[in-house]
Amino acid sequence: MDKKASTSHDPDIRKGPWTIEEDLILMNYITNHGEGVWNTLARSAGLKRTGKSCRLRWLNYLRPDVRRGNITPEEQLLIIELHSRWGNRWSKIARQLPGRTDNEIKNYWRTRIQKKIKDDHHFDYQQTAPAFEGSTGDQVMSVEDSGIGKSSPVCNTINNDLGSLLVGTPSGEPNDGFWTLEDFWSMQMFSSDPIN
DNA sequence: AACGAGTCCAACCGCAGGTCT
DNA sequence: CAGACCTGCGGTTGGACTCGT
Repeated sequence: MDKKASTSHDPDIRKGPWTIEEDLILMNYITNHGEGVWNTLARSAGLKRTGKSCRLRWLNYLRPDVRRGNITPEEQLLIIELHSRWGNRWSKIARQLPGRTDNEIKNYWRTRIQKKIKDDHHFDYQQTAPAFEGSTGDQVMSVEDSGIGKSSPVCNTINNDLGSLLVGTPSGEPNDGFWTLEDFWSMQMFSSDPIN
């Protein structure tokens, strides 16, 4: 149903990583005009990007309230809990975690938690909750159905492992030496129109 | 020091559903 | 009502980075 929407083969449309210049143009445009129809916004801002790409960049990276990295133990538990309840409804889960994006949670789940579960699977998982692996297949299982999130062996395993998962990822760690979006947004505080 | 394997994340793609004309 | 267009979602992937040998 994208029909001919934003997925264009137009050679004028840029793809791939965003440059700082593009980020600044997009941020500045939205700061001054607000969000709107993304395709129009992309054109009006003079960006050679699809509206879709602009939206994604804004929501996942540029938005001032977006929090990046350092998933806290509380957030981690919440993700596990909500995933056990809702399955791969990443955007729904993300809404329960202020400042987190669905993309970040999805990545986090796939790279950390899912791997951890898989590892555990080799030992005691199979006997305790064989159905849990269906989570990747959108098998939405309620907490009550699965027993996860209360005192199930699976949840205990996960909870016990949280300590080891979290070792080396202390929360609240500063972004050492990197230019961050907070810097940009604090700059915006002092200058209402830094570009134009 | 070099290189291959593994990990992580930003960004893309295709699809579904909603809204507008 | 039908078709065009837009947004949002979930899955996937390319490539940068890290780590082990």
